[in-house]
Amino acid sequence: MTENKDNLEKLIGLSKEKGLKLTPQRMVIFRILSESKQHVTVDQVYKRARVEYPMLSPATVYRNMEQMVETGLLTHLELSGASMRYDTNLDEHHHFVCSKCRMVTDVYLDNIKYSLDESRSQLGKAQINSLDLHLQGTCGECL
Amino acid sequence: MTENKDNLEKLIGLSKEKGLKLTPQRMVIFRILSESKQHVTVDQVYKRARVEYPMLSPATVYRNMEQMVETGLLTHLELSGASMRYDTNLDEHHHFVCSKCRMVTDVYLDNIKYSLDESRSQLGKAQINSLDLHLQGTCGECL
DNA sequence: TTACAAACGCAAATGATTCTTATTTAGGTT
DNA sequence: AACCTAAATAAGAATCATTTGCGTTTGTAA
Ligand SMILES: [Mn+2]
Ligand SMILES: [Mn+2]
Ligand SMILES: [Zn+2]
Ligand SMILES: [Zn+2]
Repeated sequence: MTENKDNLEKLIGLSKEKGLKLTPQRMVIFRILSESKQHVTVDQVYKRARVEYPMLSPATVYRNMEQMVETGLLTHLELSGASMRYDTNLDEHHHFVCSKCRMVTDVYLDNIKYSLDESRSQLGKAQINSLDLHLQGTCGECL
Repeated sequence: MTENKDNLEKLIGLSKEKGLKLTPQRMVIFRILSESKQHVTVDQVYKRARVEYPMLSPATVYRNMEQMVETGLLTHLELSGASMRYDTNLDEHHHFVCSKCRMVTDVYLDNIKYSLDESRSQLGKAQINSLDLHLQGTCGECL
């Protein structure tokens, strides 16, 4: 997949811009992220990473992924109850979670802007920083 | 407040219907809920309850509140990261959370139905059981 | 090189919630 | 009034994801 390689290049480039050091641990995490499907957990990344880098610490993965969120390389979705998921899809979108298999599906919602308008008018002077629609149910597979 | 008393009566009545035993612990929890503002945490209820019932166990509060959700006396909102909030407002609505003071504000969104339609068409045969809009930002007070 | 902040590994701490187990009790039934 | 049993409880251990403290290592840039 040349696509993955591009992804990896992008991560490396961006992190360089942000002044992050290119440590081997970070490289492994970057590579795994660029090869992974979206919505991975820290634990998933950690388990794959330790195969090629056995002395890697989970804390390092936690620290790095959260840092990537801060620097805008990733998004994190805090799903109710379950562990944090990290999203490489930076486009504005929302999520459906299957309560059986826990699979996360992207949803693109144009009409959500009307709900944002409604919210604004009801919340008065409050400042809205984020808006996330959480859909939950049973996916096609699990039905 | 006769309103609180009505609330309490309602809780007692409903729980009787559902076959829940009227233990003193449950009564204290009911009363506190009927006197509290919306969106309380288990810990808030526990701390207030132990004043009049010092031997109360936190697990009992957890058990009771979650059971009340199951029997439809309460709703719980799983806010990202923070601890679970319990809502006595059973009307369909959504929530704004201030990231400074953690205050939770109700929002009523008519237009959200259009997002539900969009979601349905994108998710195909999946069955959607719940839809929650999480708004986050800074409240008027904190600004 | 030297220097210093950034990054790490490890292990302990945290915090919310759940589970376990022995004991008590509410509320219906003789 | 004594009795029965499923439901409920207290207390504390366990869980699980995540965070933090700290002593050590390592990039990077002068
Ligand atoms: Mn996504
Ligand atoms: Mn509410
Ligand atoms: Zn599923
Ligand atoms: Zn606030």
